Amino acid sequence: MDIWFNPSAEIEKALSKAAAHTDGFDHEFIPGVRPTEPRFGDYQANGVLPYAKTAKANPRQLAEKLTQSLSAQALLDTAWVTWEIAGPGFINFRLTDAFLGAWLQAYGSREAYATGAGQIYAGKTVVTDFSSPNTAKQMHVGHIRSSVIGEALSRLFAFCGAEVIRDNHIGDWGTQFGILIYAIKKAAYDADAPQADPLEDFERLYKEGSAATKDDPVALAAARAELVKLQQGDPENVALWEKINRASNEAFNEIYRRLDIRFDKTLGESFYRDRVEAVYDELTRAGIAEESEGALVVFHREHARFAKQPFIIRKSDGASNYASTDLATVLYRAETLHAEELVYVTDGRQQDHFQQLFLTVEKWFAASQRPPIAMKHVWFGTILGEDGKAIKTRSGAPVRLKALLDEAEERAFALVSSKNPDLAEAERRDIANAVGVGALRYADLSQNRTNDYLFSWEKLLTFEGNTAPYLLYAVARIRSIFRKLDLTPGAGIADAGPLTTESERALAHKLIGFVAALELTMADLRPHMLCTYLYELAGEFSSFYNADKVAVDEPEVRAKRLLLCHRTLVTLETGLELLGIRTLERM
RNA sequence: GGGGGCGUAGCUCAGUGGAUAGAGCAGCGGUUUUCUAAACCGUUGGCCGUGGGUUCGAGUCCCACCGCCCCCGCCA
Repeated sequence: MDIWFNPSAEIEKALSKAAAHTDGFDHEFIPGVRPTEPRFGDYQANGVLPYAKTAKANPRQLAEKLTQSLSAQALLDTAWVTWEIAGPGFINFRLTDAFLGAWLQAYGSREAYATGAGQIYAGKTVVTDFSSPNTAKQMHVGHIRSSVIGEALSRLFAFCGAEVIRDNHIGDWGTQFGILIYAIKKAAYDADAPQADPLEDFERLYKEGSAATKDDPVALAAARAELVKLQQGDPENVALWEKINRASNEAFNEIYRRLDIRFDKTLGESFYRDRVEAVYDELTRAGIAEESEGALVVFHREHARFAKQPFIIRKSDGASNYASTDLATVLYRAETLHAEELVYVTDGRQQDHFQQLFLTVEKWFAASQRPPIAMKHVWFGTILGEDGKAIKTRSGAPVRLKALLDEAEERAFALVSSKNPDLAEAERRDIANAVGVGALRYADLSQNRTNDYLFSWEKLLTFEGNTAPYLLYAVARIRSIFRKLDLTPGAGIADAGPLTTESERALAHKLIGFVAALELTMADLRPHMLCTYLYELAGEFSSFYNADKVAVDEPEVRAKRLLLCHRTLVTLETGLELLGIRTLERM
């Protein structure tokens, strides 16, 4: 018999089977197996309690009958798992040392984990829509959560068996171009000349243009005229627009390179500019969209709020907006990319927009007899500064992502240099990169995404508690053990003896928890659940590391502890890779 | 006015309707001739905003209220 990959699921199945052959149970019974606190074992089944209520039976007696049936039918091998009834009618399950040892031997690689996890999203095509900066502007702190969470979720989906298409839906077709082109021409700015930082120039020019058009109707008309020319395909303006986008994309790509973020598609709003007319037609003909105050809008009569709050899909001046392009984008992703699920990673302020978008698409696809498409809005809160308000620079400007990354690396470099001055500078730079960028990223991912969170360099880089450096340090220490023993990680584990110490057992139990942590993370698309697990795992490892020496003489003890070290390493490295965090040999 | 989110230890945050609510920091006290002390161990600290309700069981679900943040017709 193969060792179960997911004991929780196996126990659930066994209990269901047992119930099917036990008096007093029917098919309504749900075992309700879930991980539990170590003092109760590995898993608890809660399902008997609510079931007893509806069946008007004594829960403890029901639990007795169920566990007797489990034993009588030999549905669970007691060499692997033991159980007992506790409290009012819980059934607690504890994995045996024999099972833990066998599981650790059986599942010891990223591939093994991926095989087990690959069931969750097997074969599904998922489009992830994240980052989405606007061209002609630099990326700022407001883009970090979408970028980092989106990248992590993309990796998680792929790990769980999905075909993932990452799409950067950049804002490259907004009304900002009228003002910007106007300002560029007015300042006689040479967009062809090599510039140190063209985006810096564009931002400055945009501000100038914005100021110039604010109270001057003539200038405003001129700016609008530039926008119209651009939209009508005027060669000069189109060329300028392309230059702006090229410079922007180069800057974006540099940020993505530093963050190890990649995209399969970068289809900005401009890509859909010729695809919105069809959307207007279809929605109008289907009676979903209607004219209102000169605009084309969608009301959802059955909805308490959206019956009156319109979803504006075409502005009264005839121009498209982000609702128009988002609708066209859904269609493209469904029909051309064959997506079955769309995942949008944006800030929480856009919740209304996405609810309206989803409702509209549902009706639209139903009316046009297209297969329905699953859509999820993965939203997140605001990053707050030390004053408790949305983070800004001292002058009130948005914090640039580039500056944030630079500072993270600088601070990490200073720290590495003070902790480990003997390392060569090149290595300290490399460590600073992994630690600094990893810490920045982990600070974001480890928070429940739906909450605002307080940004603090102190907290980020104190390297204590639930931080990337703590996890990276655990990885480095494991690698160091193998290095000192002149073994490649994974070697020297064949003769592993039985678990004996409490810290060995605690670590082994925790290692199996990876499966449940992954399921929990995917259920709500909340990466912080994986972070919490990895932190707890690193904590168990640190306790084990301090309590039990690995490099001992007894071959069985040494092999067993090397096995624990290696599985911890694999789990931490797999988890951190899914979060987009690079690990280190030493730090 | 309508809607969303949040309120848990001094601070920052976890907590799937389940058992005695957890972690890190800060505070106090320890651990190193031993594989990286960026570590580990111990300890102090709670009317889970308030009041009702549902439930065998509520920090978690429902209702009301208080406080803070955000959104609500042509920005994204």
